[in-house]
Amino acid sequence: MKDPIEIRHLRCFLALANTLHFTRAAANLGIAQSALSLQLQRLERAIGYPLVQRTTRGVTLTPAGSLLASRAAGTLRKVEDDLEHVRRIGSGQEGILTVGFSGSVMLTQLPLAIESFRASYPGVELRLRELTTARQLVALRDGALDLAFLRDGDPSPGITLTTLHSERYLAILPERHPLATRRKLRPADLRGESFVLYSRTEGALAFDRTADCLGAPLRIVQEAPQWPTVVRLVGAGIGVSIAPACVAELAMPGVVFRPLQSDARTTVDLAVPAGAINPLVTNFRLKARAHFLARPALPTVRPV
Amino acid sequence: MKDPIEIRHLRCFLALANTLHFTRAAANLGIAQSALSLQLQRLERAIGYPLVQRTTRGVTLTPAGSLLASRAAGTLRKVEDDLEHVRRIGSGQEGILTVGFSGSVMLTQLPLAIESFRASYPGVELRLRELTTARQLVALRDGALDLAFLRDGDPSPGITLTTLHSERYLAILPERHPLATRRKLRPADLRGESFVLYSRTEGALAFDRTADCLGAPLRIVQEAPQWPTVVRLVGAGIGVSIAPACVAELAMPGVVFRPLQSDARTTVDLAVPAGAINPLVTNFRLKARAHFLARPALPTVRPV
DNA sequence: GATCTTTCATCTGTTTATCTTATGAGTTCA
DNA sequence: TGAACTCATAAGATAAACAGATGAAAGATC
Repeated sequence: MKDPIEIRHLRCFLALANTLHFTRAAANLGIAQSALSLQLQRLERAIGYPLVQRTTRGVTLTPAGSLLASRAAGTLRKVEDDLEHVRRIGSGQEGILTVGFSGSVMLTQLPLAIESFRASYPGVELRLRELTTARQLVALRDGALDLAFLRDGDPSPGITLTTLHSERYLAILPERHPLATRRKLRPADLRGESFVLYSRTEGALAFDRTADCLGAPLRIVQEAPQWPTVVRLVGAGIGVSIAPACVAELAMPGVVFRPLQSDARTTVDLAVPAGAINPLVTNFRLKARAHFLARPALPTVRPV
Repeated sequence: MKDPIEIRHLRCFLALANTLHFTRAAANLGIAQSALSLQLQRLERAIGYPLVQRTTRGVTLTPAGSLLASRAAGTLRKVEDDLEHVRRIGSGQEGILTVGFSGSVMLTQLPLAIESFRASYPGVELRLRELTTARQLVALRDGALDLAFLRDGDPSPGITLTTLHSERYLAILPERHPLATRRKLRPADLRGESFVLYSRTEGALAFDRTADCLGAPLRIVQEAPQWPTVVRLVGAGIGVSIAPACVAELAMPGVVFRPLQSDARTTVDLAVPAGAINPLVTNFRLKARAHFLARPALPTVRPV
C-alpha cells in the first residue's frame, strides 16, 4: 500500500474534473497550476491509469476519471458529513446520556434542570434511571450511568462528587400521632418512636446522617426503598419517619409533615466518574448546577 | 477549510481505535509512536474535540471517537472500493463499449472476435450498432461510437484506420442468368449488365473500388442499403451485383455467387477516433486484430 | 512504600512532500 | 509568423511528517 492516496489528491482531481482546466482549477484551489499538475500526476500514478486526457485546449475525463469524479465527490461529502456528526457528538449536542437519580431528588429542582437541558440540547437522548445511592455509584463505575444525582452521596474512589443542594429534615407522622399537633418538632421529641427508614445498605451516608440527626439508638421497624412507600407506611401507622424537606411534596392523606429543628442537613450530590470527559456530562452538569444553585421556589412544607 | 483532514489521519486513528494503544498501533502502521501521537493530535485539533482519552495504561475512545472510528472504517473501505473500480475501468475490464460495423463485416471474423472479447472481458457491456461506413465515421467523431468496423473505410481526418482483412469480389447472379452456368467470371463478362449496388453516399471508397473493379460506365438500376436486400433483389431478377466474398454466406434461393477473377480487393478496416485512449477500445482492437489476422476458416463460396 | 515498568507526550534534527516561481513545448488563433 | 493559451517540467523554498531520545505520570511489583 505504498503511494497512498490522500483526500488532497481527490480534492485536486475534483476541482480539475469540474473545470476541465488546470489553470482555472488551480486558481479555485488557491494553488499554482504546476502544483495541481503534479498532484494529478501523482494520483494517476497511484491509480495506475490516466484519469484525464490532456489537450492543448484543456482536458477531458477518461472513463476511469469520469467514475472517479463522481465517487470522489461522494467520498468528500461523506467525510464532511462524518466530521460534522463527530463534532456534534464532541460538543455534546448529540448522543445518549444516562442519568441516575435517587427518588427524592426528583422532588427537588431536578425536573427543571432536565427540562432546561432538553430544551437546550434537543439532539440528546436522555435516559433516566431511578436507583438508590449505593447502586448509582456502582453503575457509574460500570459505565451504566454517565452521571448521577445522589441523596447524601458517600465519597467513593473513582467518583467525583459535587454538592448541589442541602436541605433540612422534616418529620413524617401519622395524622393521629400525639406529636402531630405540634407545628415544629425537635429530634429529641421523636426519641423512643418506631421508625420507617431507608435501608443503610442503599445509602450509608444518608442513613448515618439521619441517625446522627435523631441520635441513637433508633428503633427501626421497617425499611423501605422509596419515599412514597415510606409515607404510606407512616400513614398506615407503622411508625414515624424523617425525610429531606422535599419529601413534603408527597402529601398523602393521613400523614403530616413537621419541620425538624436541627442543624442536620441532607444533601443532593452530583456524581460523575472521575476524569470523565464526556461532553454531554459536562453540559448536563452545567445546567443542573445552574438550576440547583439558583434555588428557585424551594418546595415548602404544605400543611395537610 | 484550513487544517484539512487527510486519509492518513483516518488510517492512524483507526489503527489506534483498533488497538487502543499508541505503541502497538504505531507498530501496526509501521511508524514511530511519536509520529502517531502527533497525527492524533493534529486530527483532534482539526475536529476540535478529543477522540480518545489518554490514560497511563492505554487509551479509551470518547463517544466522538467511537463514532469516527466506525465512520472512518467505512470511508477507507469506500475509497478502496472506488479505486478498485476505477482501476477496472482504467484497465478496460469494465465499462461500456459501443461498436459500429458495416453489415457485411458481420459475415467475416467479427462475430468470433466479439465472442472472444466477451469471454475475456465479461464485465464490459458491448453495444453493437450496424451502420453504413459513412455514418460510422460521423458517429466516431461524435463520440457515439467508440470503435467501428468499416467496409472499405475512407481515410478521414481525426480517424485512425487499420486494415484488418482484404477479400476478393464475387458476382451475384440470378440463378437463371446466362452467366450462372460459368464457374468463374471476369469483370469484363459483366459489362453491360444492370447492377444492384450500394449507394456511393453510404461508402464512397467501397463504391469506387467496386466501380474500379468492374470498369465504368456502370448501369445502376437500384441502390440498396444492406446486403440481404441486394441479394434478394438480384434473386428477383432486377439485376446482377458484385460483393465482397463473405457475402456468399447469405445464400438465398434463386441466387448464385461466382468468384470474380480480378486483383481488386475490398477491405475491412478498423476505425477509432485519433488519439483515443479508452482502454476498452485498445483491448477490443487487440482481440479483433488477432481474429482477423489469424484468418481462421475464411468463409468459402458455397455453390448453390 | 520505594522501585520498576508501562504508556503517552515532548523535543530535536532529518527526511519527505508540497508549493511557488520561472521556464519550456506544443496548439490554436489572428 | 507571432501572440495567446494550454499543460509539463525544473529548481529552490516551505511545511509536514518522521525517527529517536527523553520525560512525566500512574500502575505494578517486590
